[in-house]
Amino acid sequence: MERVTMADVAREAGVSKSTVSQYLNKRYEYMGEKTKQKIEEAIEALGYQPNFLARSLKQKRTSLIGIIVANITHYFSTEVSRAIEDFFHQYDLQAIVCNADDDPEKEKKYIEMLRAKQVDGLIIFPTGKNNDLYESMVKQGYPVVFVDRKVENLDVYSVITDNSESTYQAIQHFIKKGHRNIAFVVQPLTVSTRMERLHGYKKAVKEAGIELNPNFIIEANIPEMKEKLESLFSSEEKPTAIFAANDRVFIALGEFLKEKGMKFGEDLEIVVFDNIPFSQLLETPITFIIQPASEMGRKAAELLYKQINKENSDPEVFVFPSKII
Amino acid sequence: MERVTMADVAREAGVSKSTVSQYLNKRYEYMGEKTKQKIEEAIEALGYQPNFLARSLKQKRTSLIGIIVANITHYFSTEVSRAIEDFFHQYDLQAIVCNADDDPEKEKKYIEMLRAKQVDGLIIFPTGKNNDLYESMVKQGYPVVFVDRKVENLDVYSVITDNSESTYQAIQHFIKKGHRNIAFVVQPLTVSTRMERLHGYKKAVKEAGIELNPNFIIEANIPEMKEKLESLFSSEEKPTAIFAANDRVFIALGEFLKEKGMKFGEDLEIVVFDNIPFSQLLETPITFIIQPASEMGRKAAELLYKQINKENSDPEVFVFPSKII
DNA sequence: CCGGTTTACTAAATCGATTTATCTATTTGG
DNA sequence: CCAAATAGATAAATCGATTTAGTAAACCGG
Repeated sequence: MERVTMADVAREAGVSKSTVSQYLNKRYEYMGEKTKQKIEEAIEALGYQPNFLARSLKQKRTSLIGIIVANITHYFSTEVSRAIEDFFHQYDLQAIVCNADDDPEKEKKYIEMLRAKQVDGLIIFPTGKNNDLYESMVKQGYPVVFVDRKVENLDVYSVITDNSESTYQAIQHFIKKGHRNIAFVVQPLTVSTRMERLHGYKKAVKEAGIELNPNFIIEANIPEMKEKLESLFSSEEKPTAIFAANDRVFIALGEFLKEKGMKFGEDLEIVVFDNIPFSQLLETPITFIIQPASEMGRKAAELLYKQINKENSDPEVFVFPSKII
Repeated sequence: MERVTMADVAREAGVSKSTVSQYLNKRYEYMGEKTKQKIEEAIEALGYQPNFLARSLKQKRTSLIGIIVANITHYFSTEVSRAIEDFFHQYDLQAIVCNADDDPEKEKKYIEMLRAKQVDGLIIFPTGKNNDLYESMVKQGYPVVFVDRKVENLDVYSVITDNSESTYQAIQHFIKKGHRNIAFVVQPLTVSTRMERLHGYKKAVKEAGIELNPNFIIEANIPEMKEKLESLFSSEEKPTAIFAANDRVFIALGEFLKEKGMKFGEDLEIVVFDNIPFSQLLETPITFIIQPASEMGRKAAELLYKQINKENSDPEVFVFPSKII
């Protein structure tokens, strides 16, 4: 467990620490050829590995950025995270991914922890319940980008999709195909994305002159979802099409239908907001509203990178369109 | 961007830095009630946030552990990573996930980078091509655990599955059902897992007295896989069952069959080594060999945690059984 | 009331780098 | 030939905490 430090290298090479540091930072401006050589040899001989902690402490940069996802079991989050990592890799910045589990307390804890670890910036899928904290970060000029969900009343960089619009189009498409009984299944309406999707649904239904049947809007947590679906399907008017507000809802729905012996596409048409992996393997046609996760991740990373490098511009909100397939 | 340091708090509270430090570390042994109060107030007033870097530099612990996965697009890796994160969360340790992309060079770079950042330990899905590096870490007593793949000739903590045995059983099962033409599709045989799975396949085939047809063993990278499958299916003897050596192979296979208009289960029976998400949604029965990813992750985390806390015991290899469903 | 404990707190060294100001030796130019 | 410029290297301060050794005051028994 022999720690080799810069001082050891300096001693071995017969020069000062400062010179070794210059060498490591490739400031060769005024450096003798022989000195370089000696240092190189000393490093080799001792197997020296620099300590980034010490360097970061002095430089006030850690080359780490933090990603706080609202829910890591959501496939969209992992796609975005991967794109972010890819982007930062070229600049030798590493990403730390933390999972807030849709819990504002956890989110707060992670934000504080990552800032204490001096990460250079944060990309957050906000739970939306820590506005004070978000605000204080922004005020302090700390680099932050928000993804997926809007933050109310705060002027920040955000990268989101046109939830309302694409839901509207998908529902409109269903209506054109003749569906009148379209159900909307969603987790609790606590975040902007879900509310916007519902808004798009309502708009399409109203415009088509269909009366909005409140029983067709199912709002429940994943564990209670099957139960609610049960009562929907045992009621008078049964839906002929269903909108699943995200991939987790879709899985619950899939399990439910399987138990009932129903099939997608045949007994019921389905739209899912979200891509799912392996979707190309499913045999029945399902409509997916796909968010451009990679592009969104890259954009978020880019925005953060600019802030870290103090290339200041005014915060903007980037809205990406989704594709319906 | 006002950085508040411990010195500021000390000044504000009218005590010394040392006392503030004691307070933060909850060493109240000899501390006056009024002093505590004053410090508490000062922290509140200034909005002080401790700097972990400085602390880590002194303590030589960062409360970070690194996970280097061979391939992050492999679903198994993410499941294991999540289990590891969960385990460490209770001890306030964070995990950094890095993707080596099956590239030994990248793997080396990441190992060096993470060690320079002074992470407290490493969990590695080894590419198997950096044995010297692995060895030097182990010799230095640095905490490491290897997952998924064996490391040759090195006495280390490892957590793996019984690749050969479970493949053997799955193939045997197929043979019992009457299949004689069973193909084995795999990515290049560069790592232990793939070789062991092939070994299990060969063993089952031989024991059943079936002549081993080398054309039935397809070894190719994902992009070339379809081409190879093409030639397999245009040859004389067509397989009636296929073993896909992991999830990525399965996707390639699925796409190929879809293009050809064939269906799993009906035209061809399939076993996949690996779980895939949403597998419960697939309508046709496919056999999966499922590795207990969560248990494996937890075990690996536990082994690393023990090493970090110097609870030394001799390195062991833990082999987990897979389930066939 | 004196020496020894205990209590409460602090000064200063330390971790391992970076960085600035400084110093010496050598060139250069007028 | 001497002052100024330049090349090459270094001493020392610094980053923001932890930790050790130490000090001062209060306490305490005989």
